[in-house]
Amino acid sequence: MSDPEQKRVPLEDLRRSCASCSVQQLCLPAAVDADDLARLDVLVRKRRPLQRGEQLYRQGDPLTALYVARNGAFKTVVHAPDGQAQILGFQLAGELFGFDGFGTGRHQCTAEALGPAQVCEVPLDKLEAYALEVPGLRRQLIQLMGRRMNRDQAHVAILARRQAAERVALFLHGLSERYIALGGRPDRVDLPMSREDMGSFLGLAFETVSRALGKLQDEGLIHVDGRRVTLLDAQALRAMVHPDGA
Amino acid sequence: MSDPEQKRVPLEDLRRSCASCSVQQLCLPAAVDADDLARLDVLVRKRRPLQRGEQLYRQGDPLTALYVARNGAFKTVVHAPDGQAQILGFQLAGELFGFDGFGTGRHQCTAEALGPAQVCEVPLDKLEAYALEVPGLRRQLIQLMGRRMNRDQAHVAILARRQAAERVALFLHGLSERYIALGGRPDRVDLPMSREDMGSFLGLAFETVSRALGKLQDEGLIHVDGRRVTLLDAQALRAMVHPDGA
DNA sequence: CGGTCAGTTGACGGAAATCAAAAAATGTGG
DNA sequence: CCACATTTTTTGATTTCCGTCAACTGACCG
Repeated sequence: MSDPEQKRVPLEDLRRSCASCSVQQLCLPAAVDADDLARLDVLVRKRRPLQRGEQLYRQGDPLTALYVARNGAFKTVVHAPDGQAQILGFQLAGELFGFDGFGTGRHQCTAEALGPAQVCEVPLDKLEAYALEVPGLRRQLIQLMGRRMNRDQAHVAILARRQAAERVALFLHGLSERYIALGGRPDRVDLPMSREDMGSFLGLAFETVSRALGKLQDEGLIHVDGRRVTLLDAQALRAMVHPDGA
Repeated sequence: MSDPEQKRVPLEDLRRSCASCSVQQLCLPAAVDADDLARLDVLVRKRRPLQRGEQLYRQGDPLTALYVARNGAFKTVVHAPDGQAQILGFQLAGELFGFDGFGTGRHQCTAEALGPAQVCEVPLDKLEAYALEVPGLRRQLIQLMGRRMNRDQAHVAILARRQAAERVALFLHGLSERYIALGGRPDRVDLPMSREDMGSFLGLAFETVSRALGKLQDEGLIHVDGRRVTLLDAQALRAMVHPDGA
């Protein structure tokens, strides 16, 4: 896992880590040719590891970079003035995030590590400079934001459901698809967040989340073992998500 | 700013209409200097009027343009395979929309006129060509998408509320702010959509929307007259939205 | 071995969905 | 302009589901 001969040249490490990063196709260089890709590493800065509960950026912070979850997962939270928090999203290992704040220049939410984590950081000023050389980069950024918007829309579609079990099923289904896209097993969903976090995301009390998971298990759709969920009947789960079978 | 000698060149009409369009600051040219602004009109194409219920684009259609509601309002809807529809947003007169579909190249939802309406259309291919001349345009587009994402996040924050009256209050508050931004009266909120549409957007049964409006009226916060709502106590409404008074 | 935290399960009350019907608004054709 | 049909909105009665309160279990950690 290391280049023993190199005398601690950070650039080398970065390049290697970026090449092995599962995000590479999701990440910026998707529309950039291989030659450009080779130069992209210089943009990325490895960041110190984060502990569970540590915040990567806070609501109100100026937007200075985008982030890729390298290991571990994150949640993005909006804190209302009265102290109550609303979770807007979860970022899995391999996903790019930090787009909130492009509207105002300041982050609209706080990003917090759900467990031990590492992030790669893409400073925006370097990205900006790089965009002058690589015309396709901004277009690629727009596409990535478009995907992120679609995910937010899916979140809305979940929250508008009235049955708790439906919301949970939709949530698991969405997580499963993301894990698959990141190279995971199609039937395995590991939940990096607590029941309480799920509840906040889904607009449910955490007890209701627990009960809904139990109900889905009783129906034979999933198997629940703490934060390890197995999809037993992805077909039926999908049917629950898309009742018409499309 | 104009070429008066040109004989009925549609360009003239377009320029005039674009100059009077209330979107101009929201719209693309915000980060573009005045000189560039003058050339922007050529991008915009006036579209035929739409009738109530008529669809501007449909889920699955290739993304070919962005739109500005000129008169009237629109709703964007996701149709689930089982036929049940979820409203993702409302577009008021003067607002730019159509960003869904930047992720996949196809619209993720259907845009439908809530009443008689007119739209200006910004073809993407022209926008693309224009972006080569005006470097700031893509950045501006990113910023606009960022704002749109923030609005979606506000939608999530609404849906996560558990009291129906709170959701409705937040909805009215948000609409009011948008009307103010577009130059409307601060205390007047005209609802271009039915109770059923509101219900879909808010994740509530339409009867519940009706009752919640009645409750807010009984509490003296608003006055309801069909689709014409007057904010009687914007202070209290704001307090309901931001319980801590921030 | 206590102590905290995360998760499950049970009981209960309340808020919203649902079912139902009336009233108001809107549109249509004569 | 009116009469009629249709849609929209309101209001009422009932039921269902979820939030809340509470007790309990198990895991992790000092």
